[in-house]
Amino acid sequence: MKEAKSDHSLTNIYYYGSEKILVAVDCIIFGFDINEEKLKILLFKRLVEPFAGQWSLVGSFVHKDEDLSVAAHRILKELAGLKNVFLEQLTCYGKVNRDPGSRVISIAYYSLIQINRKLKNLHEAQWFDVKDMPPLVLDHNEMVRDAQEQLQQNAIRKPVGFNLLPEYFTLPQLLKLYQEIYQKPLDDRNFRKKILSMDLLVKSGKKDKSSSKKGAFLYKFDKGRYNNLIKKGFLFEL
Amino acid sequence: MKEAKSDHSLTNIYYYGSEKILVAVDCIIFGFDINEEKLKILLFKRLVEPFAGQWSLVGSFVHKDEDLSVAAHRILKELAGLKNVFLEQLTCYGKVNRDPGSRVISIAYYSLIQINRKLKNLHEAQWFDVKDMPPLVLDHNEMVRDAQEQLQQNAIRKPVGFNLLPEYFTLPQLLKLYQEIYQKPLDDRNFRKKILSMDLLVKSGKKDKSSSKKGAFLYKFDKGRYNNLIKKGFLFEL
DNA sequence: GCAAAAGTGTTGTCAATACACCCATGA
DNA sequence: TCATGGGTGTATTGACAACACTTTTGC
Repeated sequence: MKEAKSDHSLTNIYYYGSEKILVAVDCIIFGFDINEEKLKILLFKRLVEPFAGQWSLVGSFVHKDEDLSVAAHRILKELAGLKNVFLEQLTCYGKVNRDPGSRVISIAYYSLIQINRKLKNLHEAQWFDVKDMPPLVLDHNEMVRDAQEQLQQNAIRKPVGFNLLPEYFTLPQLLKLYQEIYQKPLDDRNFRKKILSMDLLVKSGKKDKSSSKKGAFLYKFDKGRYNNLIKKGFLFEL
Repeated sequence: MKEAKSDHSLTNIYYYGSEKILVAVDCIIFGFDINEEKLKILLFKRLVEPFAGQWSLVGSFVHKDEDLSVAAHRILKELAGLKNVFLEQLTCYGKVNRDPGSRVISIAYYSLIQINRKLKNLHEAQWFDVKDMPPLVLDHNEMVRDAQEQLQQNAIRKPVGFNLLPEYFTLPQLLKLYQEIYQKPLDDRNFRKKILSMDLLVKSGKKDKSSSKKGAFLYKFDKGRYNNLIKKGFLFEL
């Protein structure tokens, strides 16, 4: 029991006498496919029994000497080759029998990435449309539902959506992204008015002509300006 | 290792070979003091080292054969004598060194109760104004801050506030509660208009004269009506 | 009769919605 | 020249905020 770091030896019976549990972190990875205009989730083939070979979120057990958030970042890096990604805790799932393999409590994190980032291990991973998900192992379908809900709630009040787009993006792309997140159509004129009035987007002179002959201007989210506005009491809302 | 319930013995190395961690649940207990018109939190004297005797949230380790939410309810029942309370998961706290006694990850829950409910063990527990909290052990102050924030967010969209009031309450009491939750003054005429227009409160003929000579009408939250409205797409918002 | 809290309506302002046409360009 | 997606402005509506006086009753 080498994790005994405290010198309160008498009452450490309190800690020693208690039952330890396997703790896992599972990650819901969202991506936005600009071409297909679809919000997607990255799923992996589970490697271990029970349910080996079935679709699953990516996850791992938390090490004894590892922060929870560090574990989440490690999973994304080691298993998907992702560094420096947006990552936020969702919820902890703790039913006794949620994993038939053993008692495991799992903390779900969700991350937002640009879908065209290079991923490693892609032979065992695949993007799925959020509206067309296969059955997943354990309670992972529930986690995905909860993550989608949280993403919707979050996108209203925080500029998290930009994590799903490349640095430069067009307003039609941004509109389509938000329509996918909210799963409902939005009026394009009102959407433009609102987002531009916030003064958070910097217009580059360049156009993206990949999806029209006229081409659409490329914009960039100005994070510095956002942080300044926040300090002054500004409230983002979309 | 008697928790081996699976028959996938080969790959259970995956589970057996991994490191187990102590898992705790800590509860933030909110109450509303109608007389003082203050939102309060119930704190306890910590019984074990390190930090024995200091103010703390109430908590306990999760047993191997116990759902997370069951553990939270057990804590409230065994340590505070509370049954059938509103309880919701907050967040999981998982820094390696958050507890000097051992590596412990803790899932925080918050609960809303009527402050005049009888509590057991009150010799070691005490209500504190949320605006005047003592230093707490470990990261419990952080938990309380997060819980307050979540309560605010939650109270906007869900009728959770009623859990803090007795079955029958007056509109001035409800107003004062919301002012405490949001920590800002609200216009009483607009507040009445809004809450009454939702058609969720049932007016009893009776008055509460404890705080004025004229007396204020007692109302009751109609949960059945609320559930019906929700099914029809109604959105609560205060 | 007065102090103290409960209850009640109207108006102005701003933000969200709904809606239809012209523009630029490549093929 | 035409088909395609990009870009723009206005009128209406509804929600929220601001605001002051009357009522009831115990003392």
